[in-house]
Amino acid sequence: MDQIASRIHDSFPFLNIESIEILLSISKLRKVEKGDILLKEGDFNSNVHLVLNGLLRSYVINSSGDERTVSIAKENMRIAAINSLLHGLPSIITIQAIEPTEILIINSGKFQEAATVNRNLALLEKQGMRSYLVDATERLYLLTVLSPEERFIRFRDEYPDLIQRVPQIYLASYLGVTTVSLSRIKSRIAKQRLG
Amino acid sequence: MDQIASRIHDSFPFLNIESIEILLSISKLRKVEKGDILLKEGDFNSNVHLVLNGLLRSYVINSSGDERTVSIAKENMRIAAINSLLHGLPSIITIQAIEPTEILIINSGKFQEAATVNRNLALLEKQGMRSYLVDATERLYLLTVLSPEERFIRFRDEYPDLIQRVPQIYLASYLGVTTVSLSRIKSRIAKQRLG
DNA sequence: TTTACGAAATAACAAAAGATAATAAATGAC
DNA sequence: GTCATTTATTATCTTTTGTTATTTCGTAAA
Repeated sequence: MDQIASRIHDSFPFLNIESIEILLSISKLRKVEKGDILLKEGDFNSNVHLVLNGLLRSYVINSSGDERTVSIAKENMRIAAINSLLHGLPSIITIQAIEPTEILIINSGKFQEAATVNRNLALLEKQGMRSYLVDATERLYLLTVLSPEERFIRFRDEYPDLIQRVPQIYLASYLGVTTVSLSRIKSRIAKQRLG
Repeated sequence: MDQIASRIHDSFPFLNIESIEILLSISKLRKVEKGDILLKEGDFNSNVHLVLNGLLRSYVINSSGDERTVSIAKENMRIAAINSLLHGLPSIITIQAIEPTEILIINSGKFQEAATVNRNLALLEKQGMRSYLVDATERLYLLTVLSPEERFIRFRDEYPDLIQRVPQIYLASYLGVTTVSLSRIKSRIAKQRLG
């Protein structure tokens, strides 16, 4: 657990040792295999899932029964069922591991309690909320204003490693297209490079 | 301004009179005409715009030069340039009035200052953040999982009045389609009703 | 090395959405 | 109210995307 503590310290330098210890005391470490489901649509779950290593995705099922990837989280990124966490409602997302993954599962109820008496954790709570909001707004903007091809390029440039690690079927649904369409996008870009 | 105070009290019952007075003291009332721009892409603006009456929208311009409506705000809803407000970056959105609109413009810097010494306002800050986050996540989900037609139906059912008030060109870009396509969606639905 | 399996690329066709233009309807100015 | 301008609908055509099936590729096990 010491390794995890120093890792959290790297990510959030403003946290002192005491608050990191509190954070770890209300968290659980969990290892899951590729394909495992951490949280299912309909579950009441207010945990924040911080990826230590590996890869997670969240998805929803549309009216045709197809999975649509909503978010992808690699090392140091987090996934939570926001509506369940903030409103106590059943989750609309399912969280699944794309790779064997180690996750720090933070109990949000206990965390919020701890944050009321610890300024450091209160700051973390606020910052976590902010970064979540900025991410959501950013992704909303990308989906609104960019074409699928532009979204692919952006994703590739921001997460070059994930292009290899995320199976195309998940990446396609994350970008809002079919796998066939994503293949076409890739070959179009490859051709442009030559020409 | 008294009318506004009582209105804010209705929206946020947990606010006491003192905090409402503080809130109003750091805010400005502004009236704009249809078509007016409140905030332009590139501006540094950390205000929260609370619509008292009327209708606002925010939009971004894509690589083809077309406007894409990102959000629509009617009475008691708010719009802010999140990345400018939270990160001090130039705004990526433009805010424009769809109708003659009265807006309470809340200075976010002053508000955050006030929130550090007033528990009521701190609560409002937290709640505002939460509702913003829930809205963004919800909209992300809608864009990911619903087809344009399903999004239209959802919008119509949630905001029946706005179907009339929002010009189709804005609604179409909000739903992620062209005006022609939105027209087709409407006529398709109308036919289904008959058959 | 071969075989078997899953993932990705490709091809052919169908369906949906975009582009453009023409018409109809609604809005605003006078 | 009339006229002018904007906005929405409809029709036609083009382009893009989805669907389905087939082929190719890559990985891993036998």
